[in-house]
Amino acid sequence: MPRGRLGLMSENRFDPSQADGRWQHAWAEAQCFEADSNSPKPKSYVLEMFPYPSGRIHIGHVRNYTMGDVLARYKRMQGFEVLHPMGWDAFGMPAENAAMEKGVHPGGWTRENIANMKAQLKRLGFALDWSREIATCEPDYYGQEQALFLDLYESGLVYRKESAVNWDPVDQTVLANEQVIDGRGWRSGALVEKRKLSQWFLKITDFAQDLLDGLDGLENWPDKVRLMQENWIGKSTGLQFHFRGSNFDEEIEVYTTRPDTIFGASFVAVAAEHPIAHALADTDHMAAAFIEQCRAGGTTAAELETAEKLGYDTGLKVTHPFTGHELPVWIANFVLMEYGTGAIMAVPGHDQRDFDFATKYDLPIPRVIAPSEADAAKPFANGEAEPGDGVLVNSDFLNGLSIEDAQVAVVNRADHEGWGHGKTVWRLRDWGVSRQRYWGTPIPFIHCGTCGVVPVPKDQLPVVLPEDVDFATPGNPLVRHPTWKHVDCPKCGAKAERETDTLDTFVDSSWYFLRFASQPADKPFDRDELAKWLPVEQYIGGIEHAILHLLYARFWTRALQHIGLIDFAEPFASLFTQGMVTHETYSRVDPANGQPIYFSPGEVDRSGEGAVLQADGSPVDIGRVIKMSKSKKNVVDPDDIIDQYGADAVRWFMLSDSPPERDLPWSVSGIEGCGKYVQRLWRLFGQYDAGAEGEDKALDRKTHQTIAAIADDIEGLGFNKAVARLYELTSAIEKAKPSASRSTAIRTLVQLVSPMMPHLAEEGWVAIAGEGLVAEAAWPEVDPALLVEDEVTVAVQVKGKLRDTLTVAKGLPNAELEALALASEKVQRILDGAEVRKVIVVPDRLVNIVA
RNA sequence: GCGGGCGUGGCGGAAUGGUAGACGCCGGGGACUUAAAAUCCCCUGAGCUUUGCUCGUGCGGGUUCGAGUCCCGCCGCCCGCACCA
Repeated sequence: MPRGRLGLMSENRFDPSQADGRWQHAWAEAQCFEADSNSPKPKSYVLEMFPYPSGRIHIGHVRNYTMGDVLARYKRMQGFEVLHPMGWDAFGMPAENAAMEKGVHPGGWTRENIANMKAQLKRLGFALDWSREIATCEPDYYGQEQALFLDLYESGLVYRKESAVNWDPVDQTVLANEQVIDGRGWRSGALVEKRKLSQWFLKITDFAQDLLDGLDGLENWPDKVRLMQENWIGKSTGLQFHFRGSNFDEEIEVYTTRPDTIFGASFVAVAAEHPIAHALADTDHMAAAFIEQCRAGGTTAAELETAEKLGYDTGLKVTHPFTGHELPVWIANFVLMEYGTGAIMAVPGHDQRDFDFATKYDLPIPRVIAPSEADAAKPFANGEAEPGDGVLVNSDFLNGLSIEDAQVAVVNRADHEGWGHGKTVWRLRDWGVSRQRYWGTPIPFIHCGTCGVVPVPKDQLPVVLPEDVDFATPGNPLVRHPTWKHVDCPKCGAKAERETDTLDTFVDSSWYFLRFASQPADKPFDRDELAKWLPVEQYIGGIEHAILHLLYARFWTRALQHIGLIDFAEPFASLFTQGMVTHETYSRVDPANGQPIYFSPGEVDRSGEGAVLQADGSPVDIGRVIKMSKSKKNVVDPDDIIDQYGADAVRWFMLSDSPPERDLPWSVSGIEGCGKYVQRLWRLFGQYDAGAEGEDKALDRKTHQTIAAIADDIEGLGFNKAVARLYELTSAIEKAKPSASRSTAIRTLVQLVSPMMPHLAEEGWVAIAGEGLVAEAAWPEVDPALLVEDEVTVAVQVKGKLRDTLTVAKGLPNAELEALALASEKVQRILDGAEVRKVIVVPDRLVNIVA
């Protein structure tokens, strides 16, 4: 094999410890990845969800960012001006926890983490525009966020109301729901109290319909995410009406989505938290005990679904608006105070929960829907309600109507007679953004004794978080800071106090993608600059953000459009949610407490049948293959594997084998295989011979087919398929004899792998004497003429079973194909003289002979 | 309970209704080497009476000339959830 120009490739092996850093430096020097918004090229905005700076990059980040990087580099090669930025979701509780545990400052801790993680990302060679880096904890970011918050306040989308929080009386702090474990503070173990505080809210419910409608247009979002958002928004339409008390002087307001079944109502049920239940509890200690029992029950959906339906008969009666019959009022554990009115009309015949309840307490179960009017007396089968379709029966003026028509009729009648009205109910509630925390964006308001709540004038922004705080004493450091909160009222000049709540960090991540595209010093963004880049062409991140982050970002974008600051409603044109990186776990049960003790893969020998702890040679239990997490010790550290195999092998592994939306099981043999492939390519690049002559048509075809296929694969984010094709092309080139075609193929291969293995590709680019950096080279051109084969292999089937294959010229007429197939020796033997009844010919694909 | 997704070799996975198992990993055999590593070549779904044949994509049916792919009914696993009236 003739040796090509070796250039830097003087070693026998590709040495990532030398090459990676050298090329990373070269890219930075050339500023290749800095996005120019004034470029005449078409724009492409590729974004991965920015990380929380916890201290170390996680392997899941590596997978996420590698996918985005391949797309960003590919787009650049295709002639786009690419915006591919990175930043830090830098506010949040872990920094405060670290401050309390280790006595460090949240700011110092966060900034140190950012520095470490940035270095880790750089080691992976990501094509990121670091000139646009953002950290949400810096005043130049959150100050602009404060300005936007004030704009939304002025437009009426921000308001205050009383709302309950989880209060930890020992730590003197408000807890997030996930910090409350079995009713106790996660750190202090103290019983958590509910406290009412005046808090800030954003009117996301104003946009409920719009957010729901917008989902239809998001065709390039996963259906799963759209469905999750739809369910979260939770629109339902129905009838709200009241029952008049017949033995008490009050009305009970109920909401139903099935007004058609109103004649089937046999009782009314109210939530344990309903005012009527509370009022009753004052005089009826049995009722009080029942309410207490409901409160103690489980809270998860699965628990509630399987929990027994329980109720308490209040003795109160109401009058049915149509029949005039008396219906009993029960307190029921399955009715929620937070939804609708906290009271329902129960229709046991056509709702399973009502059915279970009625059966238990021996309440009537009338039928008002039946397959036909003749089935009006049909009994219910073995304990099952019939929520499905049918016609109305036993329902007076509704008899014979469809469910839809009956609903309209009942709503109209209620409206007309004034005892009810049609109503749309949403599950979505307004977004509470107040956090009683230090490490977040200060909410830019001032509380004045005479003027009330006054916005901080924009020229006094940013309201900077003080850095001189202590965490030695419990409680919010902002509240007890000696000077920070004391200010003069901007309106009247009297002594006043700053708001000490900070914003939910989901606010920070609701507009960072805008700030990446445009970051002027004097305003949040420039609208014309945004128009050049937004919406994000491809957004990539974890499925765990399917609802909150993605819904809040959609809302925030709409809200900014609503107040006239931007010109688009949807922030992310395409969304992709990638799978997790997984590994099996190794553990033993600790005899002392019955809890598992986990061991890291490095401590375990897995070469034999089971798994053995190297330290003592005794077996450990092999657990399921699950997401890598520190607590289960089934982790690999990106830095370690980059040290061992180099950035390109790690990137290659992240793209190989598993489809990107599925989980990727980590394996040592897998990463070793990737490392070998890197070296194999290196050797192949070294074989480049600029002077080789002659044409290899078959190889030319393979090369061009691969260029086209990989472009399709990358655009569809099918990285695992692209990887398989690159292996195929590599093998084909290795097997080919020297020729000009082969040299071209090697050159093409360098370009094709460059989005995935950029460091190796730069070395290869030098080896083939490519001009400039391959990072700035163009994607190879495809010759359409070479995409088609001139010979095809045709399957020959007899009665659908493969019996032979034929290699024929492409486009051979059906009749000739049929004749060739029938002439096949193997076919004749199988047919064994049987009469051919039918022949199906699919041109260039197959012939099926039916005998 | 409800909603969504997924079941293909020892493993990860390919496959517009048209040659099931591409590609990678593991494993086996061979070449090179004093030896090893590295590398290269070959084999590698199961079974059988092995010039070939039969079976085979979770299970049972169906549609079709032809089904991993479409339809119906099950089973199993995973994810999400809010008893939403």
